[in-house]
Amino acid sequence: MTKKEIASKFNHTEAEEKWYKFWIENNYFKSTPDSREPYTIVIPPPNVTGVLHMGHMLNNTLQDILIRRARMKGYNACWVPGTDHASIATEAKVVNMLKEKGLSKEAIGREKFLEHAWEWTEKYGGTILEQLKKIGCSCDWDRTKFTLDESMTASVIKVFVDLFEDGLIYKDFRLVNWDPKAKTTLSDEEVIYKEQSSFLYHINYPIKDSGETITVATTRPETIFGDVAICISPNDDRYKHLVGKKAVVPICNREIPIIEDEYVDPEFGTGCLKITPAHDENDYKIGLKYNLEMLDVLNEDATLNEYGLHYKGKDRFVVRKEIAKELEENNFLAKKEKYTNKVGTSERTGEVIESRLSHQWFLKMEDLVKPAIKSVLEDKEIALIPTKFENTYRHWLDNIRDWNISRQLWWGHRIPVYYLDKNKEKYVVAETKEEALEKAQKINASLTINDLTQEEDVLDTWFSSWLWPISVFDGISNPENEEINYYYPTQDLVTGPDILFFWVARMIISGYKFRTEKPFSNVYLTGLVRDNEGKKMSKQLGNSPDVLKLIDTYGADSVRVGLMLSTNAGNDLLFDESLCQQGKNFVHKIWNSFRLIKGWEVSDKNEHPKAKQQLVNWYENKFYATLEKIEKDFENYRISDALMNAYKLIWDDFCSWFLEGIKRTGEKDSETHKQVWSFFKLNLQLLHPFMPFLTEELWQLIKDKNDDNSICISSFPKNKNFDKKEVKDFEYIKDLITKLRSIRKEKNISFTEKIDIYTGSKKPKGVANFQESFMLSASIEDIKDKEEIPEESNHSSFLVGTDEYFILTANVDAAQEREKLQEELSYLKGFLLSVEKKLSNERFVSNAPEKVVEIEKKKQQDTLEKIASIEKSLKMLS
RNA sequence: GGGCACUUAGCUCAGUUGGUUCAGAGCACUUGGUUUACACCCAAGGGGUCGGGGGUUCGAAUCCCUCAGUGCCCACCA
Repeated sequence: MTKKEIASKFNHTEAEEKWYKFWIENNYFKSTPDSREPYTIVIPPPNVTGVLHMGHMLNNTLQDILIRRARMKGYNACWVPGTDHASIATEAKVVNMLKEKGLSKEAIGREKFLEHAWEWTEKYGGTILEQLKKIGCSCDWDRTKFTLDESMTASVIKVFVDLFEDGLIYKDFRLVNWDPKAKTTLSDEEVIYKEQSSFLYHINYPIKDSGETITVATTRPETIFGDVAICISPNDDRYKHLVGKKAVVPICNREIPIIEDEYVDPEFGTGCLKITPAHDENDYKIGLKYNLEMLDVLNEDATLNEYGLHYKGKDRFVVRKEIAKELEENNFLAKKEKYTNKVGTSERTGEVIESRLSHQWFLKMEDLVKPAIKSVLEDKEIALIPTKFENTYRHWLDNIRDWNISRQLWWGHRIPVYYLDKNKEKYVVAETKEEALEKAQKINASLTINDLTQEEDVLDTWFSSWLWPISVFDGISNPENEEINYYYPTQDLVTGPDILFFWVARMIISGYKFRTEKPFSNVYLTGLVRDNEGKKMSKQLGNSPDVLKLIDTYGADSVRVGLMLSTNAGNDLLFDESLCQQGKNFVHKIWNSFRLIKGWEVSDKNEHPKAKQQLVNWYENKFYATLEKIEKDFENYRISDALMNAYKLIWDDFCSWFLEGIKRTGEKDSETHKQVWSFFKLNLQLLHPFMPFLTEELWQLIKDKNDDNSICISSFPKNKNFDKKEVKDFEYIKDLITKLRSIRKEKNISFTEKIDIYTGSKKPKGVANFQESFMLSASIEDIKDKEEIPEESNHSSFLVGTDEYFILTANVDAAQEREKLQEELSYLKGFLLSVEKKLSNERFVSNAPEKVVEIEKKKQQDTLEKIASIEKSLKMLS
């Protein structure tokens, strides 16, 4: 390629399409077990109906960086993609779609409904995976899984049957969280408590055969139809005489007993609690304790049933208002006060949940949870990053309750329970209906397949995703297969802390239960993406930028860089579009550095060979020094720091110091060319995990026949010993050059005008080592002994570390110069004072470690030298 | 109500076991710059009592106490 053909700008749109296709065609992301060490990540499967948002972009970019780096480091890198059927969320969408067509799920029935759902899934299900390709994700797409796939379903069903046979799954009739909109139960984790301003209603209940009334306070007057008792505290003298009497429930005129129980707090409200066991967790417990009747007054859609009398069929919130009015009109309402309380809502539909009595399936957690606690908190087999989440993890597992795994939905894994009778009292659990029949016939030989009816409910979505790291390798149904033995346990899991319980903890539990081994070694928990005002990005708020549009505008690499620059594990990140611009600027910078080098012609002449060699030696050392830092950052999952270190290496060290330095050396021989290009390649390889498209494009432009066909399978730079002193000395040179530029600017001396500088007779080490490149970079004619400064001349001085430098200036403002020196002098004297104070403090000298005292002594020495030097200059000025 | 974090430059954040001239980075900002890599740029520069107060120590951004503010998680108070 000749100079003219190089585009002045990187065309990201073209490159992204071209190179992604190239990677796929060459199967670079494909993984099969071999003799190499595996490095495996399973994707947190996004909802099949999902579209890419900033959260996906964040955690999938992180995964891609980790997997690309591992691949380049020679691991057999395997990133398994897939999607989750998201039972309730997807079902809700399909229901809405049907509604628009004037259909309802009840009207069309289970089978037809599932047909629609599958249709929907096929139509939209691939969207999010296609979007992941746009951001560069290097997944092994041949492995794409869906939690409702046949093999995945088989795993779920087998697990259910096994757990049932272990006695860990049971059916129970109890109070559960009920979502009246989706008409299904929810697990405790799916209930989000939200603060709400409401009213506390004080309602008078007449006492039977007495003129007295007893007043209870409730936020839910519509549930009085379900009242079965009134409860007071045993220590409450106000009501003691009423215990054992009957109260009459207003409106429905039912008589209920007055009982006492420790649970009631006499301080709260009126000190009297109405007991509605079918609609409140605590009332339920009291109901069980005293064997009270459970009156369920609500339908499954939270309208009142026949117990609600004339309110029958009306919604609970409508009734709340109306009944308050009716109570008031009949003088039952003593008081209505404003009150703030927390109300449980459904995570998926947002609907206020009800506590509802129903038959559900539960998984016993008590024993299952034990290895999960031990492995993370005691044995440290699994690291949570950052570690602060260990507390949350511990708390949840310590207080875990049995997991309600059944859902009254259709979209999901249908529970493999087969009832033998109409009353659903007898049942068998089996993987297939045929097996179920065999089992059933052992109970009753006369049964036929038509007598069996399968449980209507499906399983909680998380009951399939908790198997994900195992089931994607078919490790449940086929526990000894090559894949599971090779890839499991996986290495890193990257996800948000919001699903630590839903998913991460349960995967750990299932890992030990079904594989007797952890599912992964490290869990990197990202923060939430917020906007620049600190608000959580969400569809509802409309503050989430369209990721695809961002990619279109800035390029995938730029958005990746922008996002990664501001992410540290566990902390939320405030996303601002200007970060993408920063990413784009970086892309542009790299592209242009390529254009510069490409433009250099090879020459026989070798001007300034020493300067070139110094720069080459330095950059090599600097590169490996930085690489060591970056590797450490990766070890600690400090991806943002790793990127920033690379960013500064490329922009400041490579472009501003190295290339600028080389540029000034004039003609470049072939050896220099070779070295510059080899550095450039190393830079690209270092950057590839962060910026896959740009680096591939450049790799293709510069690679030679010995290089790998794609950068993504080339080697990541390997740590190498480097000369620390060399790196440090050059930092000194940078400092010196910066100060020279500053003083030139101040004195109006052009940067290119060659000048002499004066310093001590013994040149500072840094200068000695980099003399030629320094003189070239700083436009220095000669470095002279300060004794040689002409007597009558004007000059300015400055310090680098403890070394003093002078340059001659045409017409120095002596007064100004003196003032500058004076200022510096007084600072140094003050500093000296504090150092000497320390050193004369006996307690410091005797208590502080020797090393620290030495350092102070050195400081003292250096400062004294500096002061002497400045005082001398001041004398010369006068 | 309980628990866990956090508060450092205009913004977003680093700051390892208290100790090098330790108060840092990136962005933003100010000033100057169009000699062919890049104005998506170059060069230089300004900017912070480390949330307030108290304590421990020879020495505190770092450890302890306290106050204030912010965020998250958990919890059945009608």
